[in-house]
Amino acid sequence: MRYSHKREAIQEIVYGTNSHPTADWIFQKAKVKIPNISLGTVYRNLKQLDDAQLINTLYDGNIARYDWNREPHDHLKCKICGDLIDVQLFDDQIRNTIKKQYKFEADDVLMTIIGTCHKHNK
Amino acid sequence: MRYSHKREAIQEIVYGTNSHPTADWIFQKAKVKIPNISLGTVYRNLKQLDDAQLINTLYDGNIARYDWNREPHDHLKCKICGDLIDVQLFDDQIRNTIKKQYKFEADDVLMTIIGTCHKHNK
DNA sequence: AACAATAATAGGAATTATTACTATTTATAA
DNA sequence: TTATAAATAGTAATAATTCCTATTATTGTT
Repeated sequence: MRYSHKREAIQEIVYGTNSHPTADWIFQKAKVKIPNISLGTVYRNLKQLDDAQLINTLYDGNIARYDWNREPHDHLKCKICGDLIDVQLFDDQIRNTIKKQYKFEADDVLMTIIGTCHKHNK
Repeated sequence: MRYSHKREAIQEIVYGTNSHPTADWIFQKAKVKIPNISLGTVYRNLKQLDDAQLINTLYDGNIARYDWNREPHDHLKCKICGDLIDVQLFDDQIRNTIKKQYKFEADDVLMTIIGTCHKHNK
């Protein structure tokens, strides 16, 4: 993978937020620094960064979001505001036990708790 | 919700498979019985059935799939063939413990293990 | 520094999944 | 049986994403 100024900028944007941004959000941020960047470039580079294990892709409903955090972790998803919050529900040992529980060569355990976050407390 | 012949047929199709079908798969099956059914009708009725808690909607990557099984359960997702297999990773007590673990009013725990299913054993 | 090879890019077209719109049809309550 | 409103077909619109192609940029080699 050859160096590219734009890919570097895209990576910095993903690494600079905990909000699990979408491709379009990243595109809007990138345009501030690099006005002539195109959305296709954002998608292509996000895919390359994912392939190179530099970022993670996660699917929230039917939209892709991107995460710099490649440590095994889980998410709380607020159904009111849509926020996605990082949490560590299980330690590695429990994760590995889960992986061995089925006749299935497991790579990854994805867990999301759906609910309502503290911002919407009555 | 008024009775509709087409909604009944759509529900029967979802209830007749464990394959977590997509809207288009359901549409193809429905056309065999009801040749003039439209894809919009399939989507509208799937949404109504979900609202009425008669089926469940789950997101697999960025595509919606539908499931008759409304019991809390988890999925194994095969990255080779895309199959989604129902499993029970946790009992209700563990699910409830997870729900109470965070300052978050939890409705549901979604868990998917990504990996390779037995069909692709060497 | 200049050159060649080829990866990366912009800009737009194409694709896929899904939702919205509207005139017509159908279920059903009175 | 008729009136009302929900449901529908068919199609247009939208949203997210991928694909295509001529041009540009990076980088290893001179």
